[in-house]
Amino acid sequence: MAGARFDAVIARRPDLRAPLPRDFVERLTGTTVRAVTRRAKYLVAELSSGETLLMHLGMSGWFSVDHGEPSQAPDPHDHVVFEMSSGAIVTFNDPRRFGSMDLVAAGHVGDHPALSALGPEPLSPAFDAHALARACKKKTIALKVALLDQRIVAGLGNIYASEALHVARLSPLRRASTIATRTGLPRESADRLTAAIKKVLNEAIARAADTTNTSYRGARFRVYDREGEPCRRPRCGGTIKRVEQAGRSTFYCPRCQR
DNA sequence: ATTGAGACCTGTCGGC
DNA sequence: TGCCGACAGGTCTCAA
Repeated sequence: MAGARFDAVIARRPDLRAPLPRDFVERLTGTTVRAVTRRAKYLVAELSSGETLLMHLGMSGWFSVDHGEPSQAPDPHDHVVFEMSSGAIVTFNDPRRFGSMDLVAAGHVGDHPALSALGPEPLSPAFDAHALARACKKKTIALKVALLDQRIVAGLGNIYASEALHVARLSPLRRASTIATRTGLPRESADRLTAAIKKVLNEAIARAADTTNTSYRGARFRVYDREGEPCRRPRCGGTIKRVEQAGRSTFYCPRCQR
């Protein structure tokens, strides 16, 4: 999409998680995409009109890209179609409709409610043990629940929260504040957790870049979705357990994660 | 202010 | 084979 113009925009089904913004089609058509970036789990397309297109895939959303003609007949879950001047036809498909799209006026992207309270990007230098410890210092919630709080660290999801805690050998059940001293300085556990988050995300990105393995289900997770199976940590011998926290599944090894 | 519970919507899978 | 409940990768709102 970067560098291409919206020749046509088709909003087949405007009732996504939030309704598409007013005049969605008119505001996009004819404008050019300057650049596509990302913030947390939001895709951010900067437009020549000055506006910014914010997109979220929710749980089940994805984009397909066809050139010339769509390869398939329209699916009932093809909600938005972008016909670009490059010839690319970009289709947003989302069965559950937890995804969203919004348009933000120039200079107000940072004020958007979805972005304004986000914490640091986990792969940025700003996200270090000091930042994590400070953010968790007064938190009575479980450590895993804190990792899913996008104000503490932006963009970590349910799978990689569990994965990072396993790498860091930390129990998802401990209180978040236990990785910081009373004064909010990082304990060794905060160092391990920060490094583990960066590690699992970098690995996942490298895997996703491998087009021979596009499905997350094809991934070989350390703990996620492995209830009852043996811990992969060498010589641990533990068995992966599943618990529910804040309505989400958490997987961990009670033997090596403390 | 922080926390937990429930809501949003549809598809898939396992058990009976 | 068919039905039914449980569960799914993420926010967002509401009430305590």
